[in-house]
Amino acid sequence: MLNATSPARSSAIAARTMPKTNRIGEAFELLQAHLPITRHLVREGDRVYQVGQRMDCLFVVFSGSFKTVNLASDGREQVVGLHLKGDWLGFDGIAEGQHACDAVAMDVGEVWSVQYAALLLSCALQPALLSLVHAAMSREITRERNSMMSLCTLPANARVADFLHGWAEALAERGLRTDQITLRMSRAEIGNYLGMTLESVSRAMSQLARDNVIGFPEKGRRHVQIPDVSALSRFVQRSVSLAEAVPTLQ
Amino acid sequence: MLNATSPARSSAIAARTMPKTNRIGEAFELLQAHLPITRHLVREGDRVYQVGQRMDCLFVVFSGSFKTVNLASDGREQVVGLHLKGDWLGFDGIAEGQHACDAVAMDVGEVWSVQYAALLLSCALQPALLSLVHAAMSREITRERNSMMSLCTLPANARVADFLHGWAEALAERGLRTDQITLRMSRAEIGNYLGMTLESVSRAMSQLARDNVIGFPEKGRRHVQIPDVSALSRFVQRSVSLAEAVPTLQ
DNA sequence: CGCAAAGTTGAGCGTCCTCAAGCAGCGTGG
DNA sequence: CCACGCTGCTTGAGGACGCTCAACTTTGCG
Repeated sequence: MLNATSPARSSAIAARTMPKTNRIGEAFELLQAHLPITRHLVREGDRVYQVGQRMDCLFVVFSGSFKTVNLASDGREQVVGLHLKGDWLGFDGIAEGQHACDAVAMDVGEVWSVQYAALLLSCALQPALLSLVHAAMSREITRERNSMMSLCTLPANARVADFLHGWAEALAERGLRTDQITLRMSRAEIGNYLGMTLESVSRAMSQLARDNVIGFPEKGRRHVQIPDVSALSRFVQRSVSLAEAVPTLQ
Repeated sequence: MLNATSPARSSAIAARTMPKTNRIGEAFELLQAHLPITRHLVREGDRVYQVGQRMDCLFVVFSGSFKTVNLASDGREQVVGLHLKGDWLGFDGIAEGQHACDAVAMDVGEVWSVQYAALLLSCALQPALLSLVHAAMSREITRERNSMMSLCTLPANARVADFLHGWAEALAERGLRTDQITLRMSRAEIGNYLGMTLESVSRAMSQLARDNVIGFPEKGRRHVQIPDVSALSRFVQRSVSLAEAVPTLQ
């Protein structure tokens, strides 16, 4: 009954099987229908929240791109996540009641904030809302695991290829074009995220360009042309089988 | 009112400030009080669930230790998480409705399974239960981020030290002794988890033993003596500042 | 007791990091 | 308008850390 009258009629099951672009759109409708949300415009460098800050709100990316940055007590700093439209920010703060990382805008954009307390109350009344939040957390966990896997099993060149592939896929899920993407991160940030130096990132991208897996159409080296996204997967694939080829020859 | 009569009276706030050992104990009471749970005994190598399998249940570790293993389509395999008493298994499966990794027992132990559908219903009625689940997911996200950070910013020796430190801390949180721990993983598994070879793990542990940060009291090299857990942190610390020392001299 | 599996250790090598130099894009100011 | 400096990117040379391969030792189990 509640489902039938709500603007987003999708149950958890339906959400699973429908195109992801729709899923994200309906998520915003669902939020707007059942919660008091506040919209915040941000510019590059703006901090959505900082480590140690009290976790009162969760945030949902409406537009733009964001990074989450972990800070160790010894000063080590690491980009641990990238977030686009539909992604949530702040889950890390739930357990301890305060944020465990910084969330920083990499671009102009908009985030919606929702009071966590209010969200919990609404979730109790709105199963679809609860499913939405759980799915977002679940996706976050899965994505981080895939990042770990990339870090642990791929050589530097393939890691960059996998990164670009992931970014293109994320854009595709949101109905954006993937043949021509603009990186909002410097080589140093990409390297930090991928566990390598900025020089290695640069060399990897030069290599990918030499192999015609990507291209640099304009002057700015942050504009990357990806004629065929699957070519990036194949590049990763090749690196893996190449590494395994030597042992099997023995 | 409901809270007052439930066996676990802890609100989310209270759970945050109380000792973690209690927190875990009360979590099981809360589960048992409000949900139909099934207890499963497992032995080493038993699979709690497998990738691709339908996600009907979530699982909570009651005893023993478990690993989650990611499988890529190209055959790459990677241990992406370790789980002890109180940890949940299966969050990765919520978004897509099917499990995204394998969960494998590394030891004799016990897991409790709960129907995810039933859990959702109970969460709507029991705020404390909802908080419990969210806190567990949040902790999972935070832990994985810390793993990523370790992978990206630490050299091999320090990564092993950090791994042992994390394991000891996890035991301490559960009220277990940390001066004498038994690794339930082979060097190869540890290496896979930490993104290095089994030889490098072996060398790192030998190095730690040479520095008297750990010891091997018995014959079996899986029994590790940790006279002072903070010495492991200090070893990590030293590796970080050592790496930074050279650049600052320039 | 003997075999298989796991762990240790060493030597050589490759990938990636460090350091350095040069280049490209871009805003500022003479 | 272009010189100027600044920041970010690229490329190269050399070196170090960790991987590969191999031999050996230890442990656990039938």
